[in-house]
Amino acid sequence: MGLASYRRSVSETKRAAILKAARENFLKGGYSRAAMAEIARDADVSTATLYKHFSSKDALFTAIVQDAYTGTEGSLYTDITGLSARDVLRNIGRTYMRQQFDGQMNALLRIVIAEVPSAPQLARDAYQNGVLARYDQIRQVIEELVARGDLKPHNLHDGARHLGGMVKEFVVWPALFTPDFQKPDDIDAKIDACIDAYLKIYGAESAVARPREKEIGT
Amino acid sequence: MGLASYRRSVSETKRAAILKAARENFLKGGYSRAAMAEIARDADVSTATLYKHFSSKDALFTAIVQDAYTGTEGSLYTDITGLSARDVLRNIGRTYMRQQFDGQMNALLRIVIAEVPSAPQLARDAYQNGVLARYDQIRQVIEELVARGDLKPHNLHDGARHLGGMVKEFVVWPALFTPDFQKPDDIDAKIDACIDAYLKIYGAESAVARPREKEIGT
Amino acid sequence: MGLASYRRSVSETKRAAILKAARENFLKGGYSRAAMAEIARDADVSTATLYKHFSSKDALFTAIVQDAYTGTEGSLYTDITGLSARDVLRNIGRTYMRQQFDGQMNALLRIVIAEVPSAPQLARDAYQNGVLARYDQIRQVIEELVARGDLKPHNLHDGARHLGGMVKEFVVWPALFTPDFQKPDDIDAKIDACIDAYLKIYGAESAVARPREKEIGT
Amino acid sequence: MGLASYRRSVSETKRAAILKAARENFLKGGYSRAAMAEIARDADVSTATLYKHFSSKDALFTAIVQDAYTGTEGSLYTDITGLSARDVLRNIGRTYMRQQFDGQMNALLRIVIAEVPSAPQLARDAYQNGVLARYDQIRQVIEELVARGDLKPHNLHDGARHLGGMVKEFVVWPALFTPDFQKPDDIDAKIDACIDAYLKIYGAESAVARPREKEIGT
DNA sequence: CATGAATGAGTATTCATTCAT
DNA sequence: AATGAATGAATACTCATTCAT
Repeated sequence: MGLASYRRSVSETKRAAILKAARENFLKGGYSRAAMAEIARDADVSTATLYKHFSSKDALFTAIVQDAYTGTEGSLYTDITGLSARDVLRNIGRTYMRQQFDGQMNALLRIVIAEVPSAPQLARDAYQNGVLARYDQIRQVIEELVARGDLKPHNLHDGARHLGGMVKEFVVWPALFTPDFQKPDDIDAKIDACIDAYLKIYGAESAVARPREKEIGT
Repeated sequence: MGLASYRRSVSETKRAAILKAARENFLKGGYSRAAMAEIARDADVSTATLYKHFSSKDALFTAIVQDAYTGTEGSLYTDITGLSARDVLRNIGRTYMRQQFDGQMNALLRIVIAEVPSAPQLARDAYQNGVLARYDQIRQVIEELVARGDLKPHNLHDGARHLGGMVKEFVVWPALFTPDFQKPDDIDAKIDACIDAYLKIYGAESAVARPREKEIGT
Repeated sequence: MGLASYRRSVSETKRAAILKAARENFLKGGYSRAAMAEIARDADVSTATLYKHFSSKDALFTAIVQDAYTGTEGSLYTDITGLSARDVLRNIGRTYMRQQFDGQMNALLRIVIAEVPSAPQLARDAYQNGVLARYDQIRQVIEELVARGDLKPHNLHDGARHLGGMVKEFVVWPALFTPDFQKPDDIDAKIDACIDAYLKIYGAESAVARPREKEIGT
Repeated sequence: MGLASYRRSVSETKRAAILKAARENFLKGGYSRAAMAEIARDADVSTATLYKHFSSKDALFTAIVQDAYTGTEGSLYTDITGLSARDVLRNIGRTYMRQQFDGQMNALLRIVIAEVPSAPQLARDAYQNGVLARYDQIRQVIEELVARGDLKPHNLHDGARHLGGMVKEFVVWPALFTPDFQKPDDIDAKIDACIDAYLKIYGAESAVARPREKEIGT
């Protein structure tokens, strides 16, 4: 049993090393340019060991993508107690941005998108578990804000997407087209403007009253 | 003269055939999986002829992408005379969708995004000429709507992106993750909801008054 | 007739242009790297015209090589009247060097040598007409010098090669291994030393007496 | 350990097979005409294995050339004790010829020369290590002969080249132009004549006295 | 269980030569 | 006679995957 568990831990260490090396290689040049031999070398294992852990390049890539959205990145869900609707949404925005930028999620996204024709199921999973799941987390928070009377009742699913769409336009969309895209300096202001816009649409009268016009204005 | 023009016409026929075959092949499996030999075969030319027309795989791909956004004949610009703000925006939305779906622009976008690490300039061009240029067309229309008093004065550039972001969330984003993504049945309603949201944010009081609450609400 | 001769002159102009362009291209990177299409372009003719004049790449190369040694480079033969043996040999040396360096003969030699396995006949011809023929010219001069009593009677053929071998060691041999080899500054002195050595071997007593020891010495 | 040494031995066997096959292929038609695929086939390995051992065609060719002049085990240096100057030089001549003819050095030389424009460094190395290094070995022997009083003091470097130049004229030069050049029957006599000539130039009086005139003469 | 050498099919690109106009 | 577009075979090099040790 001691031996077995030792072996298991060694094996898991190697698995982790492989995943790390693979991730780096895939991010560097996309799926096609990543070479199994180089991944093995970077992970300090033989190619045979690599194939023991992941039966094919495809399987390895899938594992990386799934790791990315089941990773410990945490949920977007936020406790709303004691916070204004605006501050709650700001918190969500901050967390979203962290998730997007810290783990090179944008770069990973590019590769998933690239592989849609050859790995449609993977993309579907990523969309479900990466995109829609996060919208659901936002929806939960919005639901509570509606219940508290901060937001008007509305189609919560679409509402979350309206907010998300606006934010993505500044955070995700340009990142998809730019290698090593960095957070712009004015990104917080841009996100605040999106939140203000969102509150204009869906905020209860009392909640909307507060922000000063100029924050959105010309 | 007869010879020269004959040759030119033959040459242009072949060029078109190559572009068509190349487009199909690139769309089928992305940049890496497209094989120059197969493109040549599909276009009924020899590989040498293919290379006479396009000096490299990269050049061929670039040509296709540039064709895609210069080929999008219609601008998003719309004459606002006699139309309500809502109708103007609806027109823009329809045109946008047509551009996005008719020419497999989404599929092409995937490949451009995929190639960001290895062809950043191409992506930059595509973003400038494909994304930002269209925003500018929208901005012009918005400007006129503001001048006419339909919309409140606001940061037009960001305003256009707020609208665009919301729409893309339903039209473009899921398409990136789905092979052969088709227009959903309720897409017009979704876009209308985005427009309503936009008018809530930026519409002048008189303009916002009109829409019925239920169009946005649950 | 006027027309015919006009045509002939046009044709010969083109032929010359082709030969020139071909020569440059072959010299640049050797036989394999020279491309018929580029030669045609450089000569301002179509590939078809190029093939009208020379039926194949091989034929073109052969023509160039033959041009090189039937070229107007002149013979090594020198009138000995009124000149000492040493001065006669010096003249020959000067001419030899001019031939070798002015026309990029060394570079051409490299290509001929390179193509020995695939064009042995060409190399044989070049050796006969380029190397041995020149030895024969030298032999004639030496014969006259022997007749005049300046040189001892000896195997004239081998004698000429002894002299030639020594000179080549400084002039040709390093040039074969060096791209764009230039005449070294001390080349005249080196050649004089070879001539002195030659006269030591084959000079009649009276002729050898003259040079001062130090010219050969340590 | 057993595994490692087994692998090493297998690997070295393959490496040797590759070198042999490559050598043959390069010698057959020069650098350009040798095809990596055919070399691999001749060596009974896959192209991939070929590339494991030699990272490029260039690297493979370089390895062959370097093998050629480091493989020439015997130096030209000869112990002079108890031998006349003439016999010492004869020994050197014999060794030189063996080196030149046994290993197809002449054929290899052709290819190196051919590749001067595209691989100048290789040619430079070959000249340094193949040509000049041997001259230096000869120079050492000559130095001892001078010290012993067999030869007059002279510029040893040039002296060695005078001798070498004369010999090459008969041994190397025609070989460059002739595929499968074989030692001519009278080659020993030719070399002896060169040595005699050399001793006429640089031999001390006592040493020169001995040879019979007819050996050089007509 | 781990290794890394070996595989062979696959890829972009080039080039001498031909032929319809 | 002259053109230049078209050909198709050839070539160096890569890579996911397997297997003998």
